[in-house]
Amino acid sequence: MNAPIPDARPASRSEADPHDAAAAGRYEFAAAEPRWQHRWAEADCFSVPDVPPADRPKYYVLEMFPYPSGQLHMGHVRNYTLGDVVARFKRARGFSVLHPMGWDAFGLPAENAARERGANPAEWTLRNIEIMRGTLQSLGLSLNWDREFATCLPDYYGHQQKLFLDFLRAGLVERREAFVNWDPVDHTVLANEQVVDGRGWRSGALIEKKRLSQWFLRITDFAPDLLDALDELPDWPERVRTMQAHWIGRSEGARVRFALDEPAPGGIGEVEVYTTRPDTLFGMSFLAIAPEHPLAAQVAATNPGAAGFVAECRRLGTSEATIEAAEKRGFDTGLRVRHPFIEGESFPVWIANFVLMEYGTGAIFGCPCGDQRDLDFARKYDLPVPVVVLPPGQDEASFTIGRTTHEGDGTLVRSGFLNGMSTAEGKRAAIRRLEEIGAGEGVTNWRLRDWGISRQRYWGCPIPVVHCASCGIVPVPAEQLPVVLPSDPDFSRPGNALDHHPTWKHTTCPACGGKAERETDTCDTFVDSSWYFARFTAPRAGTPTDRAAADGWLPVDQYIGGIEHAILHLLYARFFTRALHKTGHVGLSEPFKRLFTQGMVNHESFRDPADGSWLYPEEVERTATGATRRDNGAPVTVGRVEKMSKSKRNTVSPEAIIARFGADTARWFVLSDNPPERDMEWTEAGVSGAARFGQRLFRVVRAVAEGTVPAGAPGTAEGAVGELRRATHRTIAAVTEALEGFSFNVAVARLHELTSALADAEKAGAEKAEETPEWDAARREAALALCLLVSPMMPHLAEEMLAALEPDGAMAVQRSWPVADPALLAATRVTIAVQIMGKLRGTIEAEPDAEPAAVIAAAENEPNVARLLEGKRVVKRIHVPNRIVNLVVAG
RNA sequence: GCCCGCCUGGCGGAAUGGUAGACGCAGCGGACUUAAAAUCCGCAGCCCGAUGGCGUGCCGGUUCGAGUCCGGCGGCGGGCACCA
Repeated sequence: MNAPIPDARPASRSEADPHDAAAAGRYEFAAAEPRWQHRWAEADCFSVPDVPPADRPKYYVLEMFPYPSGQLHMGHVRNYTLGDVVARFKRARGFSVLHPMGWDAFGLPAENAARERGANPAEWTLRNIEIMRGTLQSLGLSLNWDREFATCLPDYYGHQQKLFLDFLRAGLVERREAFVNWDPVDHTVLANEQVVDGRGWRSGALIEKKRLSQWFLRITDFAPDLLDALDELPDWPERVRTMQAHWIGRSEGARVRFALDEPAPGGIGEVEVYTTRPDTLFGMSFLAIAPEHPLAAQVAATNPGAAGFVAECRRLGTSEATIEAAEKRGFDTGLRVRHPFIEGESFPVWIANFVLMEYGTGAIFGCPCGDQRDLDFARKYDLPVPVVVLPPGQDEASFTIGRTTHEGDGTLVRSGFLNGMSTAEGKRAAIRRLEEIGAGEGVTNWRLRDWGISRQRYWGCPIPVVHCASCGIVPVPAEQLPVVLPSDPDFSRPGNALDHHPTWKHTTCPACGGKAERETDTCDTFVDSSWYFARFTAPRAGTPTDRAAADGWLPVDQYIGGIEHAILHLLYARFFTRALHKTGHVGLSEPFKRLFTQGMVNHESFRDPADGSWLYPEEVERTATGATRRDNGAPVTVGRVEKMSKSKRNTVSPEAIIARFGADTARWFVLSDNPPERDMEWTEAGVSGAARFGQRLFRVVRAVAEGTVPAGAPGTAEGAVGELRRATHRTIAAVTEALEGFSFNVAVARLHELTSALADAEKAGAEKAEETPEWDAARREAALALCLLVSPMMPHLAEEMLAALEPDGAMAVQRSWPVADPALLAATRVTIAVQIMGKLRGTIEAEPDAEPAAVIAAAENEPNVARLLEGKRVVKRIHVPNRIVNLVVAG
């Protein structure tokens, strides 16, 4: 989940604004924010029952729960503010809103802290949770805190073990071998991020791929459904659905068997490849197998050169990015295969580092004409490059291939019985022939692989099985759950602390009662986050889910989190929900109805040019031309704006910002800066601007509150009163629309406008002494609308203003969202742009929806337009009502 | 390497294919103040003498009209299965 920014820098001391005390009549956030948080808690405003009430529609808002790194960062502030605006908005719109919070509490950082500082992972994690809960609460989030849980406690992971057993029984779990990154010095399995330039991050040893028996969840069983159901998620970002579709990667192709000229050592007689381009079989140049392919192992057993190459490939580790970015290299095994279509010809068998064992059959036929990677490989090793696909418009006699190939469709040439066919025809014909001669068949292939969940680590959910010498693998009976982690792990030596524990793994076999050992692998933490949204609906239930609660609240109506989770977490959660459905734990398959992915929070970075060290923002003074060090005035290099991180020292602590400016200011700034799906830049100026607006809004509303009490409801729509009222109602409509559409920055802009309009009205009223009841009522209407419209974004300030405006009224959190009066939304005049040949030449004023003929006539009579039309003939008149007239002229 | 995005004034950004730059930040000018802070008012894309020209990363296309749609290129970012 939300990745920690592992920054241990202490929050800078709270800096109270020195002007606060001096200037009377300012909004005092430091007193107001805790007061309102207390009032909300007292009134229990954010609790909902496990089964949603029938009297109103339900709405489940969820933000991706945080990893408790110990410090909240600005990315969290942004994420949880976005969710809180939605939660408060929907509540005001009459929904029963479930908005829970918890902790994604298992993971590597706790083990790292244990190794580096001798911390106990559980104690370290629970302490971090205490700290982060406090910061979250100071943000004034409308969370149902009664539902809080941490995945690292048996209350949660015990139920997860039950799910594992149910999945096992349902055939959704299996055990098989897979590769891990192995540190041969520390004797430890490493995560990809712990492998730096092919070496273990602690030992510095060259890592190797190592084969281990591991647990897998059969996500591939659901591949077709996971792909097809993407079409039923219209409220997910298009790009996330596209990324998932590519990840699942359905492809139509063929399996082709190539017989070896003479049997290889070990008796292997043929190699099976998968290809999506059977049409290009006549363009074959070589056959390539993955370094982990069984045939490669056989060759390596007798061929030292092959063994060396395979060993080298092992050092690339398991990361696909590393493997694919590496220079393409190969080793010629000396073996040759016969071609199913070409009598008497044979092709060399290479071991190649870019062939992935996990995809297809772990072997390919190399066709440089149809695949750029194959071409690169052929050029490097001087292998033939037969041309068999002629791109459209090319001539067979003259067409040649240089450094880049045409991977698209074309006409097949030099391809025997496929000659003259299109790519699509050729694929069908080639597959038909392969099937006739028994050399292969058409197949559907998936890129998606089963989900390996085994982790050789202590700090995770224990996998509830026992290994018995006589009975084999035996599931722990449900009544013996939870299998609880020992509280006293020893991290003084590398490796899996759970496996090293002196007593924990020794147990008796549930089947035969003999001596047995517990499984010491724990679950991938993605498992924990794959069903937490369901657990939130009934967090204290004695079973993993409570069907009435889960079926009542799910799906999550709005899920919000970082784009970095677009594939893995979201796909695993979709799969897990299907598995929960199959095992009867929930009644649906798609967990998240609507998804929003937010951008990152960035900040400028500073370095000292003297020694290149990074500097914290507090150490730097901005000047007109650049920046200097606060302590000695030396110049500072202003670096790029980039993702906040400990190493760049460009983090900003939410605690410090909240202490200095208040939660509402922090919230307002992260909402107002830019559209939430984009990366934002945290700036001091932006924060102080947000703080200034809060004070201005408070002044403007308080001025209304201190005015005379209105005699009645605002009835007029005339004159200045009408203008203000139209501004109010247009703002209500615009802000409502903006919040529905996640355009929070636009909502902010509209609220700035209404605030200015009300401030102007105040001044105008004062100057003209226009204290009529209608005028006063219109101002109150605007002020009330401002209170309610800002309340999802600056909830504390909204309460404070509303209490001033209506001392005996209900709290903002208890009120309904304002509704715009349609009669006050219509414009009284419209400005219509007049273009000639698409270029703006003037504007005219008109009644809304005026007669087209009259509008066009007025447009042609506009002085500048008329001048430019002189001597020209208007041949076409385009009129877009209330917007534009475009005149097309001839001559 | 592969997949997916993003690119608009000094800056963040706004804009159902219909007046590009709303709103804010920074800036400049003014008011208030002994002064400062705070606050309030005003100016402001670029070029130009102009009622003109140019302008939404770059090149091309579709359209009466393109920031918006299509094709190509460049730069930046996310993901790549054991970071979360």
